Amino acid sequence: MPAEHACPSPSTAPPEDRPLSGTALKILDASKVLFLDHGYDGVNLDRIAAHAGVARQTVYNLFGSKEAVFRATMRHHWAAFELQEVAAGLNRDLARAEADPAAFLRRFSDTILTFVTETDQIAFIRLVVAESRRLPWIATEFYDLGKAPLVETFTACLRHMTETGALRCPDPELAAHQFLGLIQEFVIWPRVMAIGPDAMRLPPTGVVVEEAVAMFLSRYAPATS
Amino acid sequence: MPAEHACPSPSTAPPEDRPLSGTALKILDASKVLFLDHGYDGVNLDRIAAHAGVARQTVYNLFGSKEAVFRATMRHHWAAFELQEVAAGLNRDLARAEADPAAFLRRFSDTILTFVTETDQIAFIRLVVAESRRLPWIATEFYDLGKAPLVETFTACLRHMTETGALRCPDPELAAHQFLGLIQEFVIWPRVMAIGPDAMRLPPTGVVVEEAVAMFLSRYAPATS
DNA sequence: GGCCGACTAGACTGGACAGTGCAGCCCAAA
DNA sequence: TTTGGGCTGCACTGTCCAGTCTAGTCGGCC
Repeated sequence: MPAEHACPSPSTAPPEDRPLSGTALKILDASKVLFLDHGYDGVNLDRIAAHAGVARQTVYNLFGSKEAVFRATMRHHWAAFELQEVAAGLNRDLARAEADPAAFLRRFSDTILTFVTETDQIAFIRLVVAESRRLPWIATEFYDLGKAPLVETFTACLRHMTETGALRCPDPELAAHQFLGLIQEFVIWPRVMAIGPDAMRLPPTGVVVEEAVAMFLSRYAPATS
Repeated sequence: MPAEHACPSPSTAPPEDRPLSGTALKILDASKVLFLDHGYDGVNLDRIAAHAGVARQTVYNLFGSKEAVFRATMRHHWAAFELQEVAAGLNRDLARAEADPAAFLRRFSDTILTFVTETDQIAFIRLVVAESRRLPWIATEFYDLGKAPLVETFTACLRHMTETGALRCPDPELAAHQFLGLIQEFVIWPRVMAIGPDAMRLPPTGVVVEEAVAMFLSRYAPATS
């Protein structure tokens, strides 16, 4: 780490947004797999280069340092999120949601559940937790690019449903986090902690979602029902 | 790691349960602080020895390897939990709880909240997440010695309150996890992820607990109230 | 005094790994 | 055909660190 304290690094600045050559993409794909599987310290640039089918020197030519590769890998991953699409999907559901909040909550659960599994979120969360002390920007970016938009969209939906009378949430943001907590306690954190589902016999996901919806609505469904 | 695959290491076996000399305790205290602050890879035995005011060779004499020091540190930490005391406290509350489930839930929340802050659980969870891939025993032990007893005691309380009619939980274990999820989403995970409370403006803990209690009871309070 | 066990101090080995330098190769464009 | 850029392969440096070895100190105990 030559320039550790040389550059202030504004923590959210996008210093490198070149188009990314094909070779660079090969490297990022390889490093994503390896970093997710083994963590930052568990991977060296020899392995990344070999896995990408590229000379190690090329990695240095394109990225300059191991940390830069790691950073680029994270950005590249997050850039592929297409959270707008998720948000659009949620908003599209909103019309029907006013008639049936339970169905909306179920659909939202499905959305985040597939998002989590399809984008390796478990491994990414593990990486964020493991490296956030050394590389503080990683936690900030993860939150800003990953979780915050999801929570905000969901909050907006809850607020809208409250305004139309389908729900009664005095504090939609708190309610959003509560609902997420009801799901994640069963689905995310045991996996992040690598506690086998065998150790803590968990109910199937369908039950978790149904129970979360039931609890949420028993608190926030409008009184007149 | 000389004997990596030599010994099957039954993953929960307690290989070393000597009384622990004063020097060993000094080393464990030092290594606990350092491992919590910097992670496994972020600490070398020179630092541990220096911090303990002891020669590096002494560390090897007493523990044999870095991983053994780490393991002993974890065990020593977990052995100090005195979870029985917590459980006893909960059970003592149970008599009053039948009259006032809300008060019981508040007291339970306080218990786990002080437990979490007083025993550095945040840093420990981070360590577990970071190292659980390399050292799988760490997750198992953390769960068996830390979380499982708490969940079981809480579950037993909920079941008992259901039997006496103070509550109506068809599945007390699921309900216990739900309540924990409602609290931890706000109090534990943001800190584990090192997302500053500034980034995701969180409600104060008191509000979190009150809202969790309210939601829990609106779902599980007996119908006749 | 002599023995012993706990601890110390420091040198040393061996391996892993980030990062650099450089000569050369391939290929496309001029 | 020449030139230049992207890539390769390899050798090399410097550093960090786990783990070992050894000679020596200190205090208690017989």
